[in-house]
Amino acid sequence: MMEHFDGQEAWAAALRAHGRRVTKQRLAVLAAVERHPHSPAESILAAARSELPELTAQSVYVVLGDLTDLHMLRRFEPPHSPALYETRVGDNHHHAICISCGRVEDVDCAVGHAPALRRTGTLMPSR
Amino acid sequence: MMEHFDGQEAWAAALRAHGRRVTKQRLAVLAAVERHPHSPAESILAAARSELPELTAQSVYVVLGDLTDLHMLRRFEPPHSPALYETRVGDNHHHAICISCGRVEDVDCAVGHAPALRRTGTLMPSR
DNA sequence: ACACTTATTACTACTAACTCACAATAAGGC
DNA sequence: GCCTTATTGTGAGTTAGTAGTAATAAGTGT
Repeated sequence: MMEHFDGQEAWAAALRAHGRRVTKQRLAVLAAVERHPHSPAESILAAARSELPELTAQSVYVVLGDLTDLHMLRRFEPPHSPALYETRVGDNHHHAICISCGRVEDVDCAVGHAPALRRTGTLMPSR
Repeated sequence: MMEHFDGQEAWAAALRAHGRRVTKQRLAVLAAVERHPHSPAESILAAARSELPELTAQSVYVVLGDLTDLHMLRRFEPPHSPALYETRVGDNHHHAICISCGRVEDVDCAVGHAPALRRTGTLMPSR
């Protein structure tokens, strides 16, 4: 019953810092987004239910919207895809999206670096 | 009963050139998009019904999709907006979208010209 | 001019991805 | 432990479509 303690405390502190109550639903959603970055609300619901089975879809929508407004989560909306969420909010990275399978990959901004586009592999379907 | 004759004949010829049958539904949709560029399917339906009242929404969706596939119409999908359609398909212009009212303005590509961004007015809400 | 074939359109669901209103619950301050 | 009110749950509603099939009519051939 002590797994995820570190992460939970960190998220709880962030919620309190924003004047929000620390609820198991918010912690479950935050943990789920952290475990599955670039996921849509539906997948976040499924992932969060593994640790909080009674969570509802509507709560996930509300929590995701609220935490996004607080900048604790970031939402992005690729065309022809539901909105995706991630916990990485401290920087301004880009997203490379595979046109064939929709997989998303973070691409760091190269501020202060020369852009180094070397071909190290492909971004092709993994499913 | 002879109004729109020129446009109708031109559209009819284009449809035949693509091996499509010339129907009053297609002509009504094409005329509506021409009269109201940058419009969503719902507005196109309303506009087309002024000359063909028995037209249904589903036919408009089918016709718009088919004519878009033929490149007789162009579809573009701004975020948080339904798909918009226009008849201007021969070039590769851009769209400036007002973040406050959603109004869309064509912006020509300046290939072969120096970009000349002079402030001639605003792109603010008209409603 | 008429029949005929099949492209086209209409009608009836059904869907995804949400949003809204309101009742039930529970977190955190006292 | 109680109480206030933020939060969550429940159920219905919305937007912007897609899918499946039946009805219609455009264009071709005679």
